[in-house]
Amino acid sequence: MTADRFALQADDLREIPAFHKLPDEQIHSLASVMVRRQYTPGQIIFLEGDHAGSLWFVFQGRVKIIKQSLNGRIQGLCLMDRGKCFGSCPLFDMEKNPATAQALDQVTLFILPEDALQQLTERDPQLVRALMSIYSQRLEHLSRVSEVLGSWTVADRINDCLLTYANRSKQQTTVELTHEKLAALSGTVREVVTRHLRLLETEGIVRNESGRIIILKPAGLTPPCSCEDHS
Amino acid sequence: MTADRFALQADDLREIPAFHKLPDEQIHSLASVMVRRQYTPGQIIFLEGDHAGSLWFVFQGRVKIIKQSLNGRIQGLCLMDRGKCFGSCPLFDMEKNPATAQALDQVTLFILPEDALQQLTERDPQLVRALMSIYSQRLEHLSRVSEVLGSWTVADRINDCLLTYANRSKQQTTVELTHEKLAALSGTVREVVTRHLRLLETEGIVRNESGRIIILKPAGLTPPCSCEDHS
DNA sequence: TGTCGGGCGTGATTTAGATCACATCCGTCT
DNA sequence: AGACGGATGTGATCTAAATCACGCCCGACA
Repeated sequence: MTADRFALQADDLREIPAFHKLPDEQIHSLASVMVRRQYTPGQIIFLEGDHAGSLWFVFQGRVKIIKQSLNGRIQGLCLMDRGKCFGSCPLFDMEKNPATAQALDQVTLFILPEDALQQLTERDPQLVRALMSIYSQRLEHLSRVSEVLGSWTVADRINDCLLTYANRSKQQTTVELTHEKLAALSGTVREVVTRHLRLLETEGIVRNESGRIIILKPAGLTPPCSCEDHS
Repeated sequence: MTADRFALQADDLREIPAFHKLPDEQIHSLASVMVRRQYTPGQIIFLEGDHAGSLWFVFQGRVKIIKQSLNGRIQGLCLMDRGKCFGSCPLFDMEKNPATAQALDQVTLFILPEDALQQLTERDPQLVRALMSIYSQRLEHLSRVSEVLGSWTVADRINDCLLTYANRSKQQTTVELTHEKLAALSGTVREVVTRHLRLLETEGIVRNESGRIIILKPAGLTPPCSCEDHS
């Protein structure tokens, strides 16, 4: 927990989208206060309800954001991969993390600790702007989630997850998730995912392998209203 | 649309929670650029997809925020009453309103137009802070919505709505909504609301009247996990 | 070689909630 | 008074999806 801290390179920070356009000066002051940390698969990064202090950026691997809900069911909210930022609550009033973060793979994170965050934002309005854009994302995402949960069918949600978590490489588009995990991400149960994937397979849209899904015709997964409004 | 514009009083602005603690100077500069406008019940304030420019504050009456979702169903997201702020998208990147706003009663709004907002936020960091708190609210609300939609039962959601939209006055706690509107707000249909209210009535928790519900025992409505974390 | 556990496939059953189809009430307008 | 429309009450379905209950495959590991 303390032995694996290493200073990080300014170059690495540039890989984070929120910092793309930041002047060198700010990047360096960030690099000097941020911390690099490693997590092993399955390791908990922070728990729902924990004191929310720092900002976390994914450098390598994937982090699962999950929510243990009341009745005990676990709802995976999303996966954060390279360049994504999570835990950005402290910018405002929130004191407690609203969800749990867990490493899915071998993960490397950059951490902007609470105290450093405080100091920087007080002195540097430009940095605040950069961080605000993260909020914008978050808001958009949540707004999407509530829309999706509210009116999409399970099948639509699974399709949406497949597209969202697809690895588009060379000529294979694959999703490296088990049915179980996919179920958690799309807010349903394994059986339903299995059945739906089976259906998609007979339609020639995907191919099932153990632990991964290969997407053959992404067009077949387009959600009900493809009102994509990315910026 | 233009005839009903009036300059507004600085005192009135103080009624908006986000501006409570703002120094007189800022209040006055706000008052000089903001606009007061009236809406009649049912009137559309802005439509989903419209260009999102300004910030809107409710001074009197209630505004319904609704979302027309894909399959044509209408999902009421929330009601904004006195002091609430909505449409706060322009602070960030969002170009289009994510939902429709409609007057429920006779409504008086204070409007901070887009251009004025731009100018003010560039010159006045303190004002930005005040506006940020609005965002914090929004985020918390959405985060709540997605949790609620995801794992609560319809009965819980109705209960929650009853508590959220209750008018606590003298010794009567009432909810001034028809079953129909309550259904929209809690994401279900009228019949289910009716039936559930009927059940609550037999348990002595509420009393039904036409167009309003009287809450007798608020304790009976407590949602599954009353993890209230207001600040 | 067995067996053990994780991921998968698939039927049968159950259930919450939406939908449909009515039957009241009750206030207002003519 | 009569009629009409908005709000409500209530049963009878219908259906998506969760739950339950298996049985299969396959790789790891003793």
